[in-house]
Parts: sequence; structure tokens; C-alpha cells
Amino acid sequence: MEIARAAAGLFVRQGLRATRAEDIAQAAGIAPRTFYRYFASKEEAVGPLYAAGAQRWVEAVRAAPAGVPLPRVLEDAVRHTLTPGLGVSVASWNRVRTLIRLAQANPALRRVWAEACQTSERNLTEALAERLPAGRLPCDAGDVADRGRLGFAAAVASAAVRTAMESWAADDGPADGPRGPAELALANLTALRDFPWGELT
Amino acid sequence: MEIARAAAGLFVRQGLRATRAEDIAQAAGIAPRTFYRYFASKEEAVGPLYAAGAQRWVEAVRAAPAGVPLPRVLEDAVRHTLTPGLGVSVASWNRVRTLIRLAQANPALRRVWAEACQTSERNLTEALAERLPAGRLPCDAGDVADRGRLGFAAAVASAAVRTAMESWAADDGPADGPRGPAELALANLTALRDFPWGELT
DNA sequence: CCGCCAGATGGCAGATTGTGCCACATGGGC
DNA sequence: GCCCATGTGGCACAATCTGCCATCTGGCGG
Repeated sequence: MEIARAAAGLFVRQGLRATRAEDIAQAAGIAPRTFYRYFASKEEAVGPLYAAGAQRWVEAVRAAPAGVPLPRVLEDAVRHTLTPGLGVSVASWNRVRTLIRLAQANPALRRVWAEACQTSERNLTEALAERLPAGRLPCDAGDVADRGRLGFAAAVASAAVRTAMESWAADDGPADGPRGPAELALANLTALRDFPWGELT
Repeated sequence: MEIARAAAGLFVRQGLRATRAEDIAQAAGIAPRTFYRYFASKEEAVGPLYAAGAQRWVEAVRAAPAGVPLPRVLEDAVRHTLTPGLGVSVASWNRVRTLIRLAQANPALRRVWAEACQTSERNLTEALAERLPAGRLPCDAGDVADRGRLGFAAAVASAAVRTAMESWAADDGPADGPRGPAELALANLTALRDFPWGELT
């Protein structure tokens, strides 16, 4: 994680192109060989930073008490983990924001971001599967199609958070407030239920 | 695209690790230097194959006549472009299926797959924005939050297709039939409306 | 037909990235 | 002390990319 922070610092300060894997290793105080023991490429080094936020969100979902309706669980988790300043400093959020912007401009970094999103999506699928053991499910979790449906639900919930992060990163406003990641994600989740999608042509 | 097919053949036949970029170039009948003019890494070479299916789907959405409700547009597009044998041979679908399986096992390939999915998602966002010009929208497409909502809608629709492809790839059944990609994607899209998500706890 | 240009391709050298193999240090348990 | 598991680093080398320049090809106006 210190490696990730070192890499992020270098990427932001002097650009992705200009920083070699060796530079990251040196900045993190380790040998180049050790760097490659943790990451397969220099771009991958910032993966943990991309994953951290989503990871906290999934953990919150997993930790929610049983019996609470799923939409409520997702929304509470968003409120508690995606609000800058709650547990994670605003500065950290701004770092991540800069990194997501970098990813929009660089194919290799974009791949890392995309993979981080899909990984956390898989984690959410697992969390949901734990929350919804076979017995208490309106569908049969053992069936392939229903497992697929669980994966789809996780994908939708993840997409709410991911697209919120992306449009927040693309935006220029402050890290919190009505344009913050938490509010955008909540807007997505509620739009999922309330917006008249069927009327769009 | 011939390069992509050559790469896919080698990856499947002799493994990702054992094939060098030079091998792909040779199999495609081009110089290594030329290969790197098209792709930044050997893994990226199969990107076009990942993207092709989704590309056809997005085109179908874009080409749908105006006035048709959005859910209907998405479902018809799925039926017409994700059914093996309709326009694209079953063999091609099986090739893609093998490649998706490879991606599940290999981090670098998984990143390529993830990026292809996000790229086609961006394309779908554009297609939706074209379909829904400012005037005919229940929301304001110029507003950041609503542009974000459009991106979210595209992400959800893409997720329906992507998770369908993934669970189809993970499965062992035939390329078509009730476990085919088209049927799984349709199941996701209808579950989006009909499934009692709110009752899950 | 000729000259010219734009774009695609290939060769070559070299920096950078990534890996196999082995050695060394550290810390915990017996 | 001894052993072992684990994390680390050095070294050599294979593979990956990239910059620069030469060559080829097809179109187009003169």
C-alpha cells in the first residue's frame, strides 16, 4: 500500500510515461525485484488505491445486519463509506480522483481501473451470496441462472458506485456535497427504482 | 482483426505464457514492429474479439427506430445480435467463449476483457445520448447528474450482457439454447423489472 | 508517364519491463 | 542451537516496447 501511494505520487507528479518501475521501487524503499513480486507492471501498482474504496463499501454491505432490505443495505453502505471525510480523509479522496482522471487518459491505467471494478464486483457477488443463503432466497441460488442473476445484481449495484465515481472524477466540484461520490451513487440507486426507464424511447 | 484471430488461436493452442508477441506477428504474416503499431501488448491483441460482439449489440441499439420504448430496444438488440448463428457463426461464439474463460484465469487478459466491456459501455452511453436528445428526455441531458444517470443506464444494460456472457462462458452447455448468451441476457433485463429485489434482505 | 506525397510497413538499436534462480536475512517454534 | 517458513535482494537474461529512419504502395496532379 505504501508502494501504491509512492507510485501514485510519481504518476501524478511526473506522469505515467516518465516514471519507471525502478523509480517506484526506489520511492517505496524497496528493490526493483521486490516490486515485481507484488505487481506485474508499474500500472498495476496503483490498483490497491482503486480497489480500496470499493473494498470498504463491500465490507459494509457484508457487515450489515440480517433482515434489512437489500436496497437499504446498499444505500446505507454508500452513505457510510463513500462520503469523503468519514473514515477516509478528503485528501485521500482527491488523490483517488486524480488517479481516476489519469485512467481516463491512459489505456494501460484504464485497464487497471476496469479490472479493479470487476474484482470488487466479484467480491460483492460473494457478499450477496453469503447474505442470501439458499433457504432465504426467492430464487434457487444453486441454479446457474439464479447465480447469474446474483452476479447481475452485484454488477448493477457496483455500476451505481462506479459510474458515480467516474462522473465525480470527470467533474470539477469539491470532493463532498451534492456532487460528491456518495450523493451521485445514491441518486443512481434511487433512479433504479423510481426513474421511468420504461417510458424512454 | 486477422491479427486478433491469429493471437487467439495461439493463446488457446499453446497458452498465453508460451506465445510471444513475435509469434503472433509471424502467425499474422506481419513484422513484430508492425504488430506493436496496432497493439501495445500481446494480450491486447485479442481485444477486438472481445469488443466485436458488444459492438454489434450497440450498433443494433443505435439503429433501432425512434419511438420504441428503451427496454424493448435493448431486448430486441440482444435477440438479434447475441444469438449464436444469427450473423455470426457458432464456431466464432465458441472461440470467444474460450477466450473469456482464458480471461478468468489470467490477470492480464482479464484486464483486457474488463476494458473492452467498459469501452462498449461508453459507446452505449453515446448511443443512448443520441437516441435521447435533450428535448425528448424526462430529464435534462445537459445536467451533469443526468448525464451521469445516462451513463448509469448504459452501465446497467451493459452489465446485463456482460454478466450473461460471463456466466455463459463459465457454464459447460452448448452455445445456444436456454443457457445461451442471448437468453441469459434477456433474463437479466426482465429480472431488472420483474424480480422483487426490494424484498431481498 | 513522371514526380510527389501520404500512409502503411519493416528493420535495427536500445531502453525498459518482467522472470528464473539462488543467496541472504529475519523471526518463530522445537 | 537448529530448522523452517517467509520476505527480500542480486544477477543474468528473456521478452516487451519505442524512436528513428528506410522502403514500399497507391493515388493524384502536372
